[in-house]
Amino acid sequence: MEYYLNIIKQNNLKLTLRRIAVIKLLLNEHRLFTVAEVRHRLKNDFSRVGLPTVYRILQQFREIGLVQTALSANDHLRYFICTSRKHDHHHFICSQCDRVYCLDYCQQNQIEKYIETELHARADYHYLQIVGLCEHCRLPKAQDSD
Amino acid sequence: MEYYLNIIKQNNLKLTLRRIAVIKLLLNEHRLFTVAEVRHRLKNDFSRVGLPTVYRILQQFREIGLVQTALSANDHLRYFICTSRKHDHHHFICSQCDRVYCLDYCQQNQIEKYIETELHARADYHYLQIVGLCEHCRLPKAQDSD
DNA sequence: CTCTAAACAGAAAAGATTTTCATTAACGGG
DNA sequence: CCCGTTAATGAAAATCTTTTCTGTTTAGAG
Repeated sequence: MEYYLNIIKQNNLKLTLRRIAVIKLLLNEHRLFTVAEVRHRLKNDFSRVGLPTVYRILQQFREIGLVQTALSANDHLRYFICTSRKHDHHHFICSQCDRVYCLDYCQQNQIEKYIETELHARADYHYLQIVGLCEHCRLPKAQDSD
Repeated sequence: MEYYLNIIKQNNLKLTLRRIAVIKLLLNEHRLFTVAEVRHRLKNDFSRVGLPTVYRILQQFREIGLVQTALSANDHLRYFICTSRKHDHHHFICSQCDRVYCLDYCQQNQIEKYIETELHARADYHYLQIVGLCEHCRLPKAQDSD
């Protein structure tokens, strides 16, 4: 938590109550959130939360690398927080519960070679998103009956 | 060209003049287009082209796999046509000219193993987008002076 | 070629996202 | 702790995207 608040300060953004609440929410559940969901949750804590504010906070957080975005199946943008402190890494997203898991898997070197050989081009970076069923959703749990 | 028109028919969509014009445009330049760009180009051929029509055509084409989408740096959705006839494949995008190149590179098997081992989860599919400088943009050409 | 059914296209309206601007909150220096 | 500076916020407006609805076009049968 402290770590994330420091990132905010280091980027010359103020530690406002709404920003802190957004971080708390995303940290509490490592899953994809729509803008509307985030706002809905914030309404529990604040009498007034403008939708533009939520859009702005999420976009700013994305610009400073604090949160990331992923497209859902219908091309709608959703936000999540990264717990990995590596600058560049990829994610696994569960298609059932929307939870996000950070990965160490990265093939940048291989990709650079492939692009150089096949296209005579230069690969600067790549974006990889893996979708499937996470451990929780994969195993039907007999004790859970909801 | 015939190939793409057949896909449209096979998906019970009619071959309208506007749809054909969109296919022609995207085939002519294998690069990313915004909705507004596509509409602007269509205005050359048609006196009236509603923006909703352009949105609809591009989304329908995406649903039947005829075109694909990619996010630009500022998270805006853009469309391009795939020349590869493989069902699942990935793309290289030039950050300078927005050209798109289809790739054969795919690590699905490796990824499945990695996700199984590390997360005890199941990887169903993945999305990979590689960004860099293509052959044209990488080599400064002395003869081109614009 | 004409007719018919089904789907398309444009206009207008609705919904979502972003910008503008006046007020309010954060934070460093007294 | 209080004040001044600077940035953040919400409301309203602007812009972008999607839906609804109705007249038009396509495609296939005759």
